[in-house]
Amino acid sequence: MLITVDFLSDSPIYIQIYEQIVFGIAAGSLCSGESLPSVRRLAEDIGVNLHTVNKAYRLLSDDGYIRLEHRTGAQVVGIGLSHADIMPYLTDRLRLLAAQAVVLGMSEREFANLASEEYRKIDSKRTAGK
Amino acid sequence: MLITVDFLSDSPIYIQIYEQIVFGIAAGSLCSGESLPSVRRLAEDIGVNLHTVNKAYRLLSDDGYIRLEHRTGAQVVGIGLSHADIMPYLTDRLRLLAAQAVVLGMSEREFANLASEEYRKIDSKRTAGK
DNA sequence: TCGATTGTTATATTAGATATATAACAATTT
DNA sequence: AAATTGTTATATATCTAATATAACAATCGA
Repeated sequence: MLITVDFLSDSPIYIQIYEQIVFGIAAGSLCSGESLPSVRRLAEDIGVNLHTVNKAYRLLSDDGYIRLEHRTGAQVVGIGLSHADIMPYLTDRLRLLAAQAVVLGMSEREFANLASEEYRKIDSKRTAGK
Repeated sequence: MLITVDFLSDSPIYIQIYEQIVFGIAAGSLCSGESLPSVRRLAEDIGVNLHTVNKAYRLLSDDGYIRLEHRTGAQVVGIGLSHADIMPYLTDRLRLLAAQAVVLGMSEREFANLASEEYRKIDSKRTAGK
């Protein structure tokens, strides 16, 4: 899976890497058990420091998206197999977006539909076997 | 409306202020046209620097939640009256949450219901006239 | 008109986060 | 044993977050 970084972006590089890998797993570009590049390899590929990739991997590991082991490297945990409890975080972030939607003038239905739509866009990629 | 800050939180103080005011508007604690405390007043009330509040207010203004004027101060714009285009941001953030929901093993329905639920929790407060 | 209050801008300082650079360590597979 | 992996340790530079003072600029009200 191709990973790219925008050095001019407001969001930190390790966050960009983190999010792209989450998207990769959700979209089926990264399958359960699949190995990610080593921190050194990915760092060189995208032109950043080893520690920046390491920080992203550690965060992914803390959130249950990947497992980290010596020599074996980083491996994707897979859909529905994580034991990390990120629901509180997800709910909290969704709460802010809901508030913003309210202020924006969106209806409950419109907001739920937007959520469904974004879910389906990602999920259909995996279902298609990409 | 009471605003509090957690100095030990990971999220910056100006973001905490920003989010609480967005929630306040969405929940009806802050009504259209209502005045917010001056930057100096709020800064003193919650024990932070004037510039920290100012940063929050400027961000709220950029995102269309409030209007800033000399002497008059900061005034709430109100539901559905903003001209700022924050939909791209909202969609982008919702996309990440959708991806995380997919990896978590949630169904499309479950994710949409969670979105609806969070929307309703906030919206019902305003509807109740709080 | 004058004065007070408002947001705004400017400058400086401190602390923390982000990212880099090197180096070494520790675990594990081959 | 050797190589590859994540991990830890230092050090450095840059940027953000937050504070502290001070002054400026707009505007409302007396």
